[in-house]
Amino acid sequence: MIKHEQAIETLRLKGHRLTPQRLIVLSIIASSDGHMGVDEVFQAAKKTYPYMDIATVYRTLHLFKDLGVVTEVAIGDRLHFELTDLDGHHHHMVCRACNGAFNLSPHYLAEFRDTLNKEFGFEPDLEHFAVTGICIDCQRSEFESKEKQK
Amino acid sequence: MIKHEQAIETLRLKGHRLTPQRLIVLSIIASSDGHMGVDEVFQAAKKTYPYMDIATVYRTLHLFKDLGVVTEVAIGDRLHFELTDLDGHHHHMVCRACNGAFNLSPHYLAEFRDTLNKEFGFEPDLEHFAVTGICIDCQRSEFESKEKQK
DNA sequence: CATGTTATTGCAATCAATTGCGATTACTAA
DNA sequence: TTAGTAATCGCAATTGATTGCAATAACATG
Repeated sequence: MIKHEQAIETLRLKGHRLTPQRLIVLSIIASSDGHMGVDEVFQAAKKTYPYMDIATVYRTLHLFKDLGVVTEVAIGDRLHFELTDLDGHHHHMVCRACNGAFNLSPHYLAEFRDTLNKEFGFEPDLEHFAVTGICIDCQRSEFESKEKQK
Repeated sequence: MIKHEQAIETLRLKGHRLTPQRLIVLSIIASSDGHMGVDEVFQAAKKTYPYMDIATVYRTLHLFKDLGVVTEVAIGDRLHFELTDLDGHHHHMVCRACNGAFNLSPHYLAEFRDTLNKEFGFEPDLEHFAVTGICIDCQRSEFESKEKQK
């Protein structure tokens, strides 16, 4: 739970107020190990703080994102958030069939970034990169269901 | 304007109806050389067909997208569409500062796709890939404005 | 050319996300 | 400890995008 304390310190240092709403959202995100949908966070927050508003959840998550405390990931067409993992920073592969998210080590993108930089002088935002596609399991079941139709 | 005719033929062959709304949206997209925002298309369409509804524009663009007639690109946080360029298929680099879009040849992504395939069996959706970042011009002006502050 | 079927449209409702604004409250500084 | 003030919140309205549904119209068929 060091992350938790660090995040609070970050908030304070940058001059942001430590409101109960923020602390609740933070502890919810921190206590989950994977990424959470916005509504998931909202529902959980309402349990300990019934007045919680969905707009506050969005604003809080965006603040945390700007501070680097949480990371935004697009799963399907919804936004999800997870506590930023400074040690094991990673990207995501999201399966469009089962919506499963798989971690992707940053080194798979390093070369791509270098190329864009050298060839075009373009600095891509790849900090929180996510690519959609079809995972190996869903490829298999897709194949099987096609076989069945014959 | 061969593209235009081809697109109409595609619609007909797949059993879709040639409604005035579809023909209007198609001709608008075809007559623009870059990508257009949805509202841009909508406003233009209303001029020749005042009853045009925004929902129809969305449905039409999505149909065209599924048929491969147009390509969807996320510019900023809005959806844009352009006529699919079969010969010069390309991806996009979008600058988050000036919202400018730069074309990116597909071969820059070929290796990345191969790696994901071999390592994880993951088949990424890279047909209409767009990466945000900062273009070379905006990097320069960002640098200059920081210098000025000193 | 007339008719029936069914895709498509227009409208209104809805959804996820964002924003304007007056009320509230966390923090600062006396 | 107590005010003062600016950040933050809750609420309601708004935005971009999608969807359900009844009315309409494109197309196939006779």
